[in-house]
Amino acid sequence: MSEKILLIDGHSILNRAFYGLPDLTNSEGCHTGAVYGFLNILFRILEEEKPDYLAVAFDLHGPTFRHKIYDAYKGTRKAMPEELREQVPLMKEMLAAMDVEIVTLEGYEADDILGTLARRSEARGMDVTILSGDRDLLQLATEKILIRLPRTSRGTTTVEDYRAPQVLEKFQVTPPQIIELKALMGDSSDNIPGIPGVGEKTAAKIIGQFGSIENAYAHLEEIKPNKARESLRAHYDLASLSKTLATINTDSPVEFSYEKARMSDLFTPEAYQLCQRLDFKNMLGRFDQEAAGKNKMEENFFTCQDLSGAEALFAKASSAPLAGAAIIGENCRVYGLGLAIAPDEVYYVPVEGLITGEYLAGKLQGLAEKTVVSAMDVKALLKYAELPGPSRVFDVSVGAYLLNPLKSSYVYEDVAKEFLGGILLPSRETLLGKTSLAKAWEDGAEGLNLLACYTAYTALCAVKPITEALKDTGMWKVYEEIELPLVFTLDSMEKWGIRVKGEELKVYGEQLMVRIRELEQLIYQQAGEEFNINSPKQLGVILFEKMGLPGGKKTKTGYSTAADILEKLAPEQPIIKDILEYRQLTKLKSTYADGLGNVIEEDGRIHSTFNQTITATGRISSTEPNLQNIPVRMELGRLIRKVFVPEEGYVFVDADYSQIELRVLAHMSGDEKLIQAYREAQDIHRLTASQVFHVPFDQVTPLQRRNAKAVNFGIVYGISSFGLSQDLSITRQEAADYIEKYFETYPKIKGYLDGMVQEGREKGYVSTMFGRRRPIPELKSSNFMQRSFGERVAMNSPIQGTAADIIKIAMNRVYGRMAQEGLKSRLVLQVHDELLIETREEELAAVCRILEEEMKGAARLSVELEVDMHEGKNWYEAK
DNA sequence: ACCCTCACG
DNA sequence: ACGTACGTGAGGGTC
Repeated sequence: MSEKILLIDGHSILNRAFYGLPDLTNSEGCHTGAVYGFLNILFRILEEEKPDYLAVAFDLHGPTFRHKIYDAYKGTRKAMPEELREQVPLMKEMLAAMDVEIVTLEGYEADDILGTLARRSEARGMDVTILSGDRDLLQLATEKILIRLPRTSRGTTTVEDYRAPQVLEKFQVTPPQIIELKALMGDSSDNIPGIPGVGEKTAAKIIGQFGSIENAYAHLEEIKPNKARESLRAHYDLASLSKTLATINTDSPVEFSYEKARMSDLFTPEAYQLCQRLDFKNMLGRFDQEAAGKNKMEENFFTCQDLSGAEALFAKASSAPLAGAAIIGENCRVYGLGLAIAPDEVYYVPVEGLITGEYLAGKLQGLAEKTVVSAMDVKALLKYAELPGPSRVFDVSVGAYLLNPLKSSYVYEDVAKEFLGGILLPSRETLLGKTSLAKAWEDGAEGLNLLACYTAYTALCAVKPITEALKDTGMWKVYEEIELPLVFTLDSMEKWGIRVKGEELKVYGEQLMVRIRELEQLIYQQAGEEFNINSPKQLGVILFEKMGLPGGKKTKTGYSTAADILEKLAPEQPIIKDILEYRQLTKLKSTYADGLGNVIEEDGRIHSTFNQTITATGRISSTEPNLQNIPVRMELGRLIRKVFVPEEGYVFVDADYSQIELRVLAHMSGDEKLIQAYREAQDIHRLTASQVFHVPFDQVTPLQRRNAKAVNFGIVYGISSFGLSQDLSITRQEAADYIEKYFETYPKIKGYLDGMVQEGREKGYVSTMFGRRRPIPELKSSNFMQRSFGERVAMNSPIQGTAADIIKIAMNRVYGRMAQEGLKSRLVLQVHDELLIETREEELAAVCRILEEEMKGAARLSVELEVDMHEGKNWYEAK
């Protein structure tokens, strides 16, 4: 079998990767998406090809021989966005780190290098594969030279393969004739002129007929479209020039050593370090741990399997100043404990014999009385061990989240990499694969031991750097006074859960089903056929093609059938009304009636998870199930709230902040007019309307009020005339006028919002009143859309985030007060500006007083924090 | 796995 | 010119 060489068009593949994939940035804000995509394509092709030699060709900056014969030639000098440009040196660095041969040649383009090396290799009897995104390379295809063109769309990369026969089949011309085609058609991106008036079709026809431009010119009179004939007659010189420009040089003086290009192990330590720096997590998985230089850490990991050993361990641990702990367990079952009492003294205590899960949890609890216990995820620990309180623990993931809330997870290997001097620890997946803990436990997997120790080690060692970073960034107070106590508050809410009447939920679902069936039939009748109404694709075909409704393409994949579009399109069409009702009902049925029914636990309650490290702004989120999006706006949906009930002897008290974000804005901007408005008015939107539109307060029309309300919302979201116009179904100009009037009315608001954007640009982040930060890398983007997004985020985040800070403070205080006063009532839900308390009947007055005092008093603003409270025997009534 | 749609603040 | 309001999570469809 002959040897094989893989030749890669560096810039072209990097380009493909850049445009085919979402951009990535690493923790330092470097753009890395294209490099990442390049590597993915590279590894995939290497796996398929298994070449003996590998080289990557790059263009140089200087002019090439093509510029000498044609001034206007663009070729390699195409405009490149900054985000891509900065990745070119990075890409070369990566290839160099992997010992991949990089080939460049002054005065020539990468194409010429590829062509030259391909022909040379072919002459040596090798099989050649060229990987490029550029179709021009097809001119090089032969029986032995394969051109592979990767195309990435929607995240998946497909590769088109061309040898000479495939070129012929696809384009009806031989590979060398590709040059003729291009010379006739021209190429705007390379600025190859071509023949005016000759496009793809005509060019293919001419070359198909005559074989070459020269021959076509020789038979000029036979050329069919008159226009093309005359154009070729007039521009023959141009065609010759174009042909020269389009021809890839296959005999350039490139120096190339096959020995240097011989495939070696790409997974070098240098490449590993670079992947680490660029946050290429998945890529790291490709490297075996040996290449990274296995650390000696595991020599400091010990296993403790008998009771006396465990006793001694906990005794020793309690005299340490700090301990890192990790309970290995899931679904209330404990398999073992990782305990780090010093960086070089890490223990794993598996559950075995006298050492039970309860024993370990109890010991850990006792340990926290004596020393500070640090964990990656304290709330997870609290599910097993009742730790004494915030002052006795450190939560690494919460700290890491505050330092960068944009990350998607805060697992130990990421934290170790970021805060422990770039060390690389094996991830849970590396240690255990995709198996569950239960399975690993059954199999007696060694990975559990290591998982426990690495987690505990990181929990211990990350305390110092994270504490320092929090202090350096002014976020220590947010951490210590808001987030850390909140861990306990949220844990309590999760443990209590909320009682849900499963039977009633079922009945509700069945009632929905009756109407859903009716609507189904109605819709099928009007459509004239049965189809899947839930499929936007099928629905689009029915509405816009079969029934001929007017409606342009709106989404990437086809017609938009979103409710607001359909409503604007044909509100009077009966089928539209039926579809919208159908959608509403199926949503209620699947997500709420069925969805909630499936997660009621044996105690008759739903225990949602409140996540503290998800949102970019500082809000909490709720999952499995999400209890922060239970319907309320539409009556039919709102009825679901009747199944959320307190236990016997209790009632619900629901307390929500009235327009907290707008009040925060009034305070933070210091706009006297808005502050004054809040001091006077119950109805802020009406007052806004009155001031903005210069009409007396009691003469504000409903439309004016509605508009003012939309502007108020828009301001908080980071106003744009487009967004407001969409919301109000008005023109952009009208929306812009509203905004202008608003800013005239409240002059400091504009200054404040502009100031936030400015600050974001200068510092790279914006902050809440309490110092919580949100980084905004998008503000530096050269892409208009991304930058605009960054600007809106800069305006919105301090407001949304400050409101989040305030209610978190209130939650902690309410939770603390209820415990302190020995109440049986408990906080069960938080919905961003609302708290729900399951209140012991006789404690009603006390709870209302606590809510009022602690929610209003959570922050001192220049406007009052107003709280609305309602009581009821279910959530529907209490709202 | 990703998109669309839609529920909430 | 670009083509969107800010922040979430879940379910169903599609590939």
